[in-house]
Amino acid sequence: MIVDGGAYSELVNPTASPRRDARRNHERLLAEARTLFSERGIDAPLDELASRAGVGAGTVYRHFANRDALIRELYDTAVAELHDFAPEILGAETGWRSIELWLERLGSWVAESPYLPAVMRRVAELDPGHQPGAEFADVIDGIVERAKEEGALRADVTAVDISVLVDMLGSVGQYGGAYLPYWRRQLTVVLDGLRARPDLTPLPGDGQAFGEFHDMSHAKGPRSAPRD
Amino acid sequence: MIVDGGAYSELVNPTASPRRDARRNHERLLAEARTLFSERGIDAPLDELASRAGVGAGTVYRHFANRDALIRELYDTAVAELHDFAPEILGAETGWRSIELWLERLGSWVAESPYLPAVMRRVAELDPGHQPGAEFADVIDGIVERAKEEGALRADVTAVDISVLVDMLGSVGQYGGAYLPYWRRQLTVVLDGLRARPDLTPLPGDGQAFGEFHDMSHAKGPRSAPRD
DNA sequence: AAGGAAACGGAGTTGACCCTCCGAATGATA
DNA sequence: TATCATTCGGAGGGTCAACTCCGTTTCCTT
Repeated sequence: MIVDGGAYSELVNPTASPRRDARRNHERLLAEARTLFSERGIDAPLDELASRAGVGAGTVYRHFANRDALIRELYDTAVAELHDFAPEILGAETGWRSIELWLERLGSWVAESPYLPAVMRRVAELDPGHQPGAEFADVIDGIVERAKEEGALRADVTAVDISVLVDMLGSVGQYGGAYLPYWRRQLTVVLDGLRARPDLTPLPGDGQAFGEFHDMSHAKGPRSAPRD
Repeated sequence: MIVDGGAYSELVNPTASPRRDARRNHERLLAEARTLFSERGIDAPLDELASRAGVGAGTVYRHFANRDALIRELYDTAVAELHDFAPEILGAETGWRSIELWLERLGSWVAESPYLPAVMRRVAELDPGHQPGAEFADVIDGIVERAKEEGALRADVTAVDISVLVDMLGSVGQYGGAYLPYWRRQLTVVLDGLRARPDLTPLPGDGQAFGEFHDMSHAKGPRSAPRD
């Protein structure tokens, strides 16, 4: 999915479509940024990004004004990718199946994109007002409600709990890919723990509102690396 | 718990006990390093560590030859802390209770020490042979076995699954503390998913051996930051 | 309390990386 | 194919943080 690349077109060519080599390099840079940032963190040297993409350093900065602009574009394309999951998840036959799909699809998406959590945090630092993911709050809320009405999902979980579980499951991606083939075991444990049953331990506390979850998933953390 | 500080004593004073101000500064530096690294990642400027600890830059390097030495010492004290959990966990009345305590105690320990995962990865990069945590493999194996024999723990989970779940639960610590009061909700879900029941979904795949888990939890990842 | 060893502080040196600049190359247009 | 705007490459200037060095201070010993 392509997201306009507003920053790009404004930086390079305010009017028409860019030259073919420019478009090719732009895509290459984004792709290499994802693997580089996954391997070495979002503060990896951009000179290395240039050499991995097979371009000069100047080309990196023609396409992205600076590191933050690059990170912002990675964020925007990620949010766009998120939309691609909607049809399958919302089209599931039952609410419970939607929950399963939500955890599986988003969990593996995060796990396979280890740069994402750091990117989200950095963007939130850069402009805290920017919260394009807020629209998903209603979606997950609806799914949770439906699954509870079916009597399949335990009544005491909230949409925020589900979202936190996605992040937790996705956190295996931080471990360099070695465990990627196995994390669905933990997913299964979680799903079994989410089913409505007569003898479940009540969840402690009251859960949280979705806005607080956004603040959490985008909070400053140790992966934000050295910066003010 | 104090762990000798071998690196320290060799660097500063090979024979006798160090001066009082030196000991005080050493402790201060370690303490400030934990909070600094939690807030800004393990590559935060050491000059800032110096000013936070109220010492000069030179003092940092007298106590720790370089950043890697500091990270190694943080690792060693963490492993030592881990031993403190053993009595309570092993002394539990049932194997199942040990499982509960293991997940709760280690989970909150990781969650409250957000610098830890990055430190583990960095140390594994520095010297891959150093695996002091290996001794814990037998401990968790024994607990899992006991809880299964009681019929309380589902039969298809392994000690590795439990360890991965600890890391997952602890990953909320990456989110800057905002969610720390709530993560026990997810712990409860996980525990409910771990109980032996007649109708559980079988866990997919075969699980892993413990050595592979060490490699995973210490694998290079995006938090390792820019370095070779 | 005096002497000496140990530790401290912080200015200065070095190296790495961000980003700019401009002559060279490439793709679009006619 | 010729022209020209657009994009590229990579050397180099500037900044920031790691680490060193040595005159000064603090602590320990007697």
